[in-house]
Amino acid sequence: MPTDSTTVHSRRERVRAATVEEIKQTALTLMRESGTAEVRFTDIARLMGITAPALYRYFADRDELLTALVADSFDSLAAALAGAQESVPADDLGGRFLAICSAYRSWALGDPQRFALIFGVPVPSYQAPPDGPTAEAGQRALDHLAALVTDTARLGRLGPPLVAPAAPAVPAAAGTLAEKTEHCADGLAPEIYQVLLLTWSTLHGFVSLEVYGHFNWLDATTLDHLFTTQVRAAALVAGLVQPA
Amino acid sequence: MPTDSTTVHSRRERVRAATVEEIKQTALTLMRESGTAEVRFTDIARLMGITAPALYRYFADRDELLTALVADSFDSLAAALAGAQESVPADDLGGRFLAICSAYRSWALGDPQRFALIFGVPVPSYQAPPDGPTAEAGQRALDHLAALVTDTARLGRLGPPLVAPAAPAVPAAAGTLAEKTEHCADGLAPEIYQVLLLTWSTLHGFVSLEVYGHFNWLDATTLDHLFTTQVRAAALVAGLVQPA
DNA sequence: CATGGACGTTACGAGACGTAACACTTATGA
DNA sequence: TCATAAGTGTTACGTCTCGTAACGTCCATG
Repeated sequence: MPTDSTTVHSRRERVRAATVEEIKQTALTLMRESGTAEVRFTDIARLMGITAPALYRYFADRDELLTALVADSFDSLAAALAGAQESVPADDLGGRFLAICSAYRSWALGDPQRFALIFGVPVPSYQAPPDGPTAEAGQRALDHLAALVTDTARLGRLGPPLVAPAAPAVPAAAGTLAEKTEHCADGLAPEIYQVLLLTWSTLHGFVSLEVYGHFNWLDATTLDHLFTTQVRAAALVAGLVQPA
Repeated sequence: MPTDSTTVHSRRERVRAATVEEIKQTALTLMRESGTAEVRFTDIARLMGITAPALYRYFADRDELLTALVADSFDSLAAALAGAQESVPADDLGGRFLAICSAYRSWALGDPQRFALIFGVPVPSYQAPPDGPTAEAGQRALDHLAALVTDTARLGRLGPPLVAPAAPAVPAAAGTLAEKTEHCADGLAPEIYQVLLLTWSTLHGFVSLEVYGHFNWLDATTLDHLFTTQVRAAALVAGLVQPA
């Protein structure tokens, strides 16, 4: 007999949650095997040993399931980035940066379909809810990088970016960045936020091309070195590390 | 009465080519309206005033149509990059670089669905032919950037990259790059080819995130400035321009 | 004018989504 | 203890799309 309805779940709720989890895991399995589009209710049900209409007791339609998968993927990415940082001393900023970038890459390469689910074109006729959990979860994944940049600035080790900040003569732009800043944990300065974005896009560019196979003609060793170079370049441009 | 079967096409062939073109254009229209996945033979046929099975006289199946669209998109991107360069003096290397990058971005923003078609996860259950025209067309689009880097090196204006080339101690990696080099027009040195790839991925990262809406919370002016900054940073890192 | 090929049509089967109606299980409460 | 209600799963069904098959129709060629 459950006593607390908020923290303790009834048996029914636990079973239901387990079923939801099984559905999502089965969908992920199918996605990894056959691509993002091959998430068929029919197949999920068959793998689970039930019939397709039963799934509609848990997800209103295909979009709702995909939305859940996207949200979970953001969580997974955020967890991967967080875990990578924990294995590096907090004051080793260069190491933390490399760890974050490597974790981003490893996560993407280890689960390309989920990467595509998050950062690619959504999926056949799937439109992500504009203000749903998706957008917020994306911010969360990015916040790890933001935290690193903030720490670097706090420790006084953030050098001037090699390229002058954009839009110095246009206060409106800075204002816009400042708005976003408030949403961020500790009120990053616009310049720092810009550094963060450019770093992210540099990192993302390499990983994205690699994941989608546009570097397939290079061998793994070469790719590793190229990635390291790209990360070092990004850190240098951002002022996260000092030129040698 | 057609005389030359290689250059002159019969009336039938011309009509057929026009129909093929109309099918592709209609598919693109649908794709731009409703997303990459909404390319239904039924809808294409309805818009064209014919019935769906008629389309199978021109494309064996959905994949074949999509492959054609991908190939055309690469052509379009390559043409956009080529056109951008023509409007800039050949010896204005910085200008050419900015022009290429801007064209890349403009092309992507002007037709996000085609960008996704090329660089995203292919499409519902669509697997690009491994050695089909797709891969080669991708190289062609990239060759414009390669030509620029080559020209810069020829004119002796390619400074040393700000970040040491990757894998200096691993000849195998350089060998791999050298292999690819032979495929390229003029035998780029491995270092130069690396610069090209890193530049491309930096450019692609920003554009990709922007196209897929991950920068939606920034206004257009801010984005323009950020893009310029990103491009300048890439050029600097690559050694395409000298530090001030 | 007869023939063959290209083009388009209707008819059809397979498969996936999503709904409706029904049956079984489980928790709750008089 | 037993009746009721909610939750879960099933079968049956309608709709849509893909892709094939079989059948006309038009036009170019001899």
